[in-house]
Amino acid sequence: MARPREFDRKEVLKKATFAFWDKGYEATSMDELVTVTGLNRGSMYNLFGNKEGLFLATIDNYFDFIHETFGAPLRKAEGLSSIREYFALVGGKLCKYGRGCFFTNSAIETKSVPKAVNQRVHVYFRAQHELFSKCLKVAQEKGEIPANRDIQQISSYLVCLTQGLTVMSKLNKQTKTIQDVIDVALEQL
Amino acid sequence: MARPREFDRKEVLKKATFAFWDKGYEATSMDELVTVTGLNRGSMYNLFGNKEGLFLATIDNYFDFIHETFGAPLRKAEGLSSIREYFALVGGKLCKYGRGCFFTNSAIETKSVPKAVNQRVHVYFRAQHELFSKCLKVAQEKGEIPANRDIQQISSYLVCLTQGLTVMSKLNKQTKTIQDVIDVALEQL
DNA sequence: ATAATATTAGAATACTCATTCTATAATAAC
DNA sequence: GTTATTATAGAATGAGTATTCTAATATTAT
Repeated sequence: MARPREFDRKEVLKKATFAFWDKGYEATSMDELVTVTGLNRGSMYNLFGNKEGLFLATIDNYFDFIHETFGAPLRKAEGLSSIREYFALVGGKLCKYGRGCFFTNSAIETKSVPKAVNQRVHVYFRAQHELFSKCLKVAQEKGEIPANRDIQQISSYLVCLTQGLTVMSKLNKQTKTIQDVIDVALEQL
Repeated sequence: MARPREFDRKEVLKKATFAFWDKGYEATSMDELVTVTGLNRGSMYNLFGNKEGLFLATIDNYFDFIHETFGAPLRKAEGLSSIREYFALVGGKLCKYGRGCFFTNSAIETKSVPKAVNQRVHVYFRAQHELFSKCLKVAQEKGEIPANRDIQQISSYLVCLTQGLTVMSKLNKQTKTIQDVIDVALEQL
């Protein structure tokens, strides 16, 4: 039998995710990733194949993180309160970490990023749209929003709002500004 | 006397701007820039110093373009109609070109981009905020929006909306979606 | 202990990058 | 035409890149 691993895949992935999230695909070198993960170069290539494979793994890792953390309130689908809860959560985390959203960053870097990444980014944004729709449908049933409003349209609007917030959080670190925007944006629902 | 230049600085800059706008600072190589501009490598370095200098020049060039094209309706400051006109223009151009906004892209790439660029990005977003404020003030005087509404807050919201739209336009090429979002977003004003 | 396998540290490779250099060609005032 | 200046084409440089390779070390079932 063989010598067991000295590292935890989850931990390695977490560190690599932060690196890519921060600087993007192109600007993050393998040397850097080897350093921040503390992992051996050989083990790195054994585990993930190459830089593209590692990036994909971090994207998947990030998806799971988003799903758990931010998906939770939306999956409850209790109407407008779920949406408000979601944005309170997003606003808080964005200000706290100041890294923006890894998916948004990758959407902007779309031309340099591995092709498979673009697909996942699309899947993510469609999933988010779907979650918003479900919440809005419940809100409509509850009479929280008028029956004649177009749910698909509002969902797109909320997706746009999320993107806008992630970009803003990279520019303006003030919690108040982010909170202001969320307040105005959700006023009309 | 010396041999005159065979190229037009404005034209060169325009081509380089599109290249950087498309792929970002890090992922665009000087070889590529030499090819797309058609300019000689030596002349390139003569004119702009280095890659950073060239990037800065394209950012300035882009600023002028934005100022002329999109600033126009906002500078009229005729109230809500100016803001509506602005977003109609932005929505149209975003869908047409599918490149997003060079400033937004650079804001996301903030860690790899030359330092001076970040300053300019900030200046741009502050200027945009200011233009929105002026329009909203006029709108308030005209009675188009309630007197008790916080103009700074709404301006931040509109900046956020613009950012969100530029990200969305890179993902969803459908004109209808962008138009839908604008409609919902401006409904409440 | 030995054999089989995995991990490790880091050298080696091949390539791309930004930048500089060199030699040649073009221009225009004299 | 000569001279001074600049543009041009592309080779040369040196650093950085992703990836592979090598040799040594560690682990565990036998």
